Order: sequence, then C-alpha cells, then structure tokens
Amino acid sequence: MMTLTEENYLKALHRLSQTEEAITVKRIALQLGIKMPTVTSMVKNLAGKKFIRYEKYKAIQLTEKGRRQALLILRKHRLTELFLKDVMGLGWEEVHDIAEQIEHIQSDRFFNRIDEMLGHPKFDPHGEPIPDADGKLPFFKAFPLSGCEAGKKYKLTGVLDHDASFLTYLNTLGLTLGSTIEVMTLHGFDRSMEVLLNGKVRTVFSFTICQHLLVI
Amino acid sequence: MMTLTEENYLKALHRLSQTEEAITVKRIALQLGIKMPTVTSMVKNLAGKKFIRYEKYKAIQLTEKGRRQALLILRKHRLTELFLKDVMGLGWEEVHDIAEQIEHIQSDRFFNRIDEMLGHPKFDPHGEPIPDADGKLPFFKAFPLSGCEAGKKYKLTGVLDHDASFLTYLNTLGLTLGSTIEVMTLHGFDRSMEVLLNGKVRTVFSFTICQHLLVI
DNA sequence: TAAATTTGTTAGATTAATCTAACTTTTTAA
DNA sequence: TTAAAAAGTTAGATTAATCTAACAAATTTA
Repeated sequence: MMTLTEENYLKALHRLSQTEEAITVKRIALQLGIKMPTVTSMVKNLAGKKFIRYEKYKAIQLTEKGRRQALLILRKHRLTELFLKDVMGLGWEEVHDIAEQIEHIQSDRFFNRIDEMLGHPKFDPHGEPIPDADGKLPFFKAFPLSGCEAGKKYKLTGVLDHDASFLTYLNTLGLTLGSTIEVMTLHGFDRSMEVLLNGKVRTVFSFTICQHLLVI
Repeated sequence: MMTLTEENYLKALHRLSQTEEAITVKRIALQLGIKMPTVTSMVKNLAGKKFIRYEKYKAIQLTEKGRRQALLILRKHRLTELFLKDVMGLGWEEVHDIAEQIEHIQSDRFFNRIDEMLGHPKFDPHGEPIPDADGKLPFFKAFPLSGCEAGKKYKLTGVLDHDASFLTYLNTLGLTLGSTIEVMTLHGFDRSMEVLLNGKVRTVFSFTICQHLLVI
C-alpha cells in the first residue's frame, strides 16, 4: 500500500516526465513546493520500491511499474473531475482541488461506478485524456495555440493550466471545450495574438495564455 | 486544521459519549484498535486544543466545541453514505468503508452539493440521523428490537452495526429500512426471539442481532 | 581551465502518530 | 482493609515526512 505522499510524488514525477527536460531533484522540489533534501530521501525510498531508477547525481526515471501506478492515480483524478462537473454540477474551475483529495480514496468499486455512470469517458473537463483501467492512455493529437497560424480557425480541446483563476477568466470569455478560436493577427514582438472567440468575442491572448490552450 | 487522526478520535469520542458508560482511555483504545499510551498522548493533545476536558485518571468529556466538530464529521459521513447508495447505486453494506475515507475531504462546496442533490435528507442508509450544517441532530425516537414485546409488529428504521457481513445477512432476509418485523415468540433463556419479516420470512434473531436493529 | 554558481547529498533535528516496557494510581475482591 | 487486578501514565524508541546547516559534485562562465 502506498502512502498519500508517495502517490503525490509519483504524480509529480509523471507530470515532469512529459516534458523534454530530465527529471531532477530540483524540479521535483519546485513542483511539490518542498526542499531538495526531502526529495533526495523520498527518491531513495521510491527507488527501493522499484517505482523509479535512481543513481546519485543522475537524472531520475520512472520505471514501468512507477509509470503504471502514476497513470492509475491520474485516472482516478480525471474521472473524479468529470464526475464532479457532469454529475454534481460543479464548475471546471473548482473540480481540481477536490479531485486532488478524492484521487487517494482506496476503492475500486467507487471509481468503477464513476466510470460506468460517465459511460467510460476518454477526456476530463480540461480536455486531458483519461487512462484506462490498465493505465493505458488514449491517443491524443491536440497542440498548443501558441503554435498556430494567423487567419485559421481552431477548436479548443484542452487546457494545460488547471488553476481556478485561469479557468474563471476563460469562463468570463465564454470559452469552454469545443469553443472555436479564430486567430486574427499574430504579434511577433511579444508573441501575443488577436483572436475571435465563438465568432463573437474579440480579445488579445498573451503568449503564456496561448501556451496553455490546446486546440485542433 | 485538524489531522485525519484527530478527526477519527473525535468521531470515536462522540460514539462513546452516546452510551451510559464514562469515556475512558481503555474504551477509546478498544474502539480505535490502538494501545492505551497512544490514547493518553492524543487525549492530552485534544485537551490542549479544547476539544475535550481531561484530568489524569478521570473520565474524559467532549467540550461543546469537540461535540460540534464530531457532529460535522458525522454529517459528512452520513451524507456520503446516502449519496453512495442513492445517487451512485452502491449497496448499504458497502458504503461505510468508502464514506470513512470521503468524510475527511475538505470542501464545503462538495458536501453542500451532495446535501442539495439528496434534498437535505434527515437519515442515512442505516437509519442514522444526519446532523445539519450547524451540527444539530434531528429528534429521533427509535429503540432496539431487543426491548420489544411478543405479539407486536414493528418497522425497521435503523441498524447499529454497519459491518458489511451483518448488512449482507440482512439482505439475504430481504430486510431493508421500512421492513416490518413481527415478534412471534420471546425466549427468556437466551433472549432470542422468533420473528416474521415482511409478513413472509420466518426466522430466529439472537439477542445480539436484536440489539443492533432499531425499530418504531 | 580554474573560479564561481548551481545542484545534490549527508547529517542531524522536528513533528505526528504509533509502539513496548516499566511504573503508578484506582478499583475490585478476598 | 489490604492484596491483587485493572486501568492509566511516563519514558523512551520507531517510522514517515519534513526541515536547516554544512558539505560535495557538477555545471557554467569568466
């Protein structure tokens, strides 16, 4: 049985493994808001349990066992978010913090029932793919709005920032998953862009915002 | 902010306060399945936080603050049980262990939404009264079947044992809340009784079983 | 390439929750 | 009413997760 803290480390490790950069003690510490020595000792613990590969001063890697475990927690998190939104009627900006707690509940019955009630969904309320019961991820082809061309029309399929403040901002613009985003003008100097949302609302997105919006 | 362990102590304390017997270190230790010295130290901690009154070698008492806190946890537990049964379709024998975990979730939004979806219910799936958001309990007049008379007919309104094995046994008899129980014969020697359930099933209840069935 | 900076590790302390062993107080019963 | 039993406390150890201070290795940069 894993502790709650171990589960949170695995989740963080998985998130960090999704970028190009190597997984370092520093990055884990930043991600979790704790100090490096704490990470060093936990990393030794997780290595002892074969969730990660670790050698002093080297980059850290999830093992297959660790990756699988992380994806099963992610599955519980994302199923919970969708349940909170679609069954319980909460907003997409408030589901993350609650799911963060419920994902640690130990009960297959509970999560399988959620999965059934939602009809075995493939994506959560932020457009993130939900791993299946075996820890396998569905194929996923969206890319960030920051890599888009002027004059084209896209569909919002996901967001990479799950903070309530960001999502509440999107709410005020009437932006939800499935909304259209037409890129009007690209500004090279700060990489911001002028956009038309749902054919109605006209505004400017900073580069940071564009990086956090996934479209197809 | 209370720790999970402190919350579990308060719940245990509240349960123990509902019988005649004084709350002792021994009873708390038995209730929680831990050793007495552990209880002594936690009891000092809870007294420091004004949840209980404690003097060495004396009986322990919940303060008003402690009682209120315990009832708020109980509220979350019982709302969750009803939600798991009525919204998620789980059986009354499997909801307790899951609710035991969910009751520690910190989110007013979550539990208020559950309360709303259930229409502000007054009783959980085991017939236990649900404290309101202020920690007040609804009036409750049921009594155990063990105190009943032969030849009379009663309605099952609650159970005092929430173990899956006990509830599964009731399931096999077709007993649910609202079922009728007619007491046919009382046996003085072992205080067991012959009963007729829902006018159909005839069986014998041991004294222990009768103590765990609440009726009106 | 050597010095400075950044990153990582070790050692040792702290807190919460638990334990066992030893001792003390209270209660029961001979 | 005192001796035995039960209940309770204290002292000290353990584990998980965290910290700070000090040191060591790796990387960057002048």
